[in-house]
Amino acid sequence: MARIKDVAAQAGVSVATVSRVLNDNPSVNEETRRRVYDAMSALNYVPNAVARSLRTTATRTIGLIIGDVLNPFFTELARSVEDEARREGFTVVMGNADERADQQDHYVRTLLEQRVDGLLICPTAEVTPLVQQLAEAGRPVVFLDRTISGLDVPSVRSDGAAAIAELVRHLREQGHRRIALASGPATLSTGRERTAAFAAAMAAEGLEVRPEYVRPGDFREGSGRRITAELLDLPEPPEAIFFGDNLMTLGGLEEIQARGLRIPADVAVASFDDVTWFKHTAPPITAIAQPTAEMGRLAVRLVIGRIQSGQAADSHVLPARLVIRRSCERKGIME
Amino acid sequence: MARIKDVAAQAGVSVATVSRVLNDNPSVNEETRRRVYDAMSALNYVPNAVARSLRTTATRTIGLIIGDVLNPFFTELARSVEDEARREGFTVVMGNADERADQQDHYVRTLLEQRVDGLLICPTAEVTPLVQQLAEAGRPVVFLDRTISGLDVPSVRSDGAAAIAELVRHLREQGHRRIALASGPATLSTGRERTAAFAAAMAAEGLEVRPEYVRPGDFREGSGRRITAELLDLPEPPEAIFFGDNLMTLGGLEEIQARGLRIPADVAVASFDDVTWFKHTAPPITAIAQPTAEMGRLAVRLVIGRIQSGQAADSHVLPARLVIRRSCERKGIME
DNA sequence: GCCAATCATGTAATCGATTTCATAAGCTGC
DNA sequence: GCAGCTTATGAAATCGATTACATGATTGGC
Repeated sequence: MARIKDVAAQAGVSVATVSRVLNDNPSVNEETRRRVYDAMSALNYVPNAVARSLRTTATRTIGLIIGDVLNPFFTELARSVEDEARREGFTVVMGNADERADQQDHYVRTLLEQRVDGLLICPTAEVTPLVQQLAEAGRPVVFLDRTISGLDVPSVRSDGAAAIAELVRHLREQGHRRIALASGPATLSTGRERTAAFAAAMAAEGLEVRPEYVRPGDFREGSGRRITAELLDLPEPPEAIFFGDNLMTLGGLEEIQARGLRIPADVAVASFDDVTWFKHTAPPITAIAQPTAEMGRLAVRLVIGRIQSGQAADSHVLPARLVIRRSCERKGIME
Repeated sequence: MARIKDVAAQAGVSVATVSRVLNDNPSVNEETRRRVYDAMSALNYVPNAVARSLRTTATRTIGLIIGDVLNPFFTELARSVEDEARREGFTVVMGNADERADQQDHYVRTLLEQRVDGLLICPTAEVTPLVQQLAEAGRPVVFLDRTISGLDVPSVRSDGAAAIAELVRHLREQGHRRIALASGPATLSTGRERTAAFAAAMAAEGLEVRPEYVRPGDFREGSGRRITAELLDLPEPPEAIFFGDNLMTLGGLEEIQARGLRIPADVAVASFDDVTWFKHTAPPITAIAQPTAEMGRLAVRLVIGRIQSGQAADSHVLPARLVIRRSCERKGIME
């Protein structure tokens, strides 16, 4: 491929001048600038970002590590991150942790080697030494969706407590008393927060949280299905199941359908995370929607802010909201 | 951040030796190697891939440009591409064309600047000058899911013709005669192929393809909804609608539901692309499943083969298969 | 006891850009 | 007619790695 040197030769100028043209430096004669542009297109010149980054120590790239590419929540998040980054002239390099701490760390390492200017992480595990080291080195990192307590890293996440309270009230109003939670893992902040909010909401509504009704999963389809099976096998199964994320809900639907049970006549279902197709299930599913677009945008602004100013950023918590559909309707009304 | 020079100083050796250790060169004394490793971890040294790539002119990175991140088909594809690339020690940088040729070209350019070793493209438009130039320069490019005719670029895609023939037969057997197609855009190879296969299948079953029943969309939700509305507003609306991809199906469901119609009693529905949630809709949707995992894996093998051997690769076509569910069942049987 | 081979390591050029500093040319004003 | 200024350009150092080549030490064969 053509190098800046070739362009310079072709245009009859020095590499310095070509570089000035590339960087829109005003002190280049119009006629010269034109000659350089001509030379560039004649040679199909594509500037080498690798060389440029080596010299400038900036890559105009931010790394994004998400929990799971197959989870539409993260996909939407990635999309908004990308859009916003692009608007600011940054490229996003995405890594899929697949909910595994080792794979997350693999990507952190790779992205560091590639010298991304900043890092957006949806942290997968409690802490890993690598992430801790990053935080302590004060590098431009922002946590997204999830936090790790004890680390001084700004984060952007959503708060589902109010929506969960509303959901539990809705369930009680619809006549449900025995409500189960297929929660996320206690190792993730989102798992813990949703579980705590659920317990608080149940207490507020004067409902009992039976220990056997609260079961931790891993935010993936398989655990949703397993937990649903366990719950339905209980001597006294719950009347409603609240799932900790959309993939666990998917697993739950699978199991409920396999057993030939009906929603909400036999079990009511609600989900944390709202995804497009919840409108089209039989019946449409009541869910808690997170402001994903807003979260992604904000996170990008924070890292870029840190990259450019070097100053620490604040954490942000955006409210989630309940979307009531028909999967929790009063028992008996559907038949 | 620590550089190789710092590690060398700390370990009391030259940078050449540190570089040898980094690259597992066997001609380094065991004791020296240990000292270098100690120095690296003492300094939290992370090798600079930017500098390395500049010198070696290889980035061990492949670029992937997909049609739309919000489309689960592409998401699954991306996932398998990523997995396979990682297995081969490559990093994937993904760009979202958002079904727009200009945005696709933006990413092609960015990825070229970043000097990716190879490029996997799900081409969005018929041809753009940039893509043509790439192909002619003989760079390691592989088209995925879609092709561009006239360019000598190997591709990996799936062939839905047999599955579409099977689908049309199934529809006829279920008593449907007036079958409509909400197709993809004629600018995409997948759009054209599916439309042609549909026409052929209809002919084979002795069914008439009414011109007003074949309407091109853009593989996105909105066009699926619009086309469905247009079809249902026809004086004689179709008995069944076959959608060109999963997002258009989503839009169609939206419209059908908004009108309070029932599937398949009022309209039967089938989709190209199978996605997880089609099992859970009311009713579950008959769809044509593409071998996404296989496609992604194969495409990665092809580019990497081209990168390493420099030889041209062959194109591959993998068969799609029909998954019959209940959205096309015999008219009247559902009531 | 010396030459050749082997092993371990170092020196310095190099990749392709950016950027500092120097300089040549052309003006202006007195 | 020249000091002083502006404008346009070039020469060369630099970023952090890799690697060809050189070198010094050790060993073994005869």
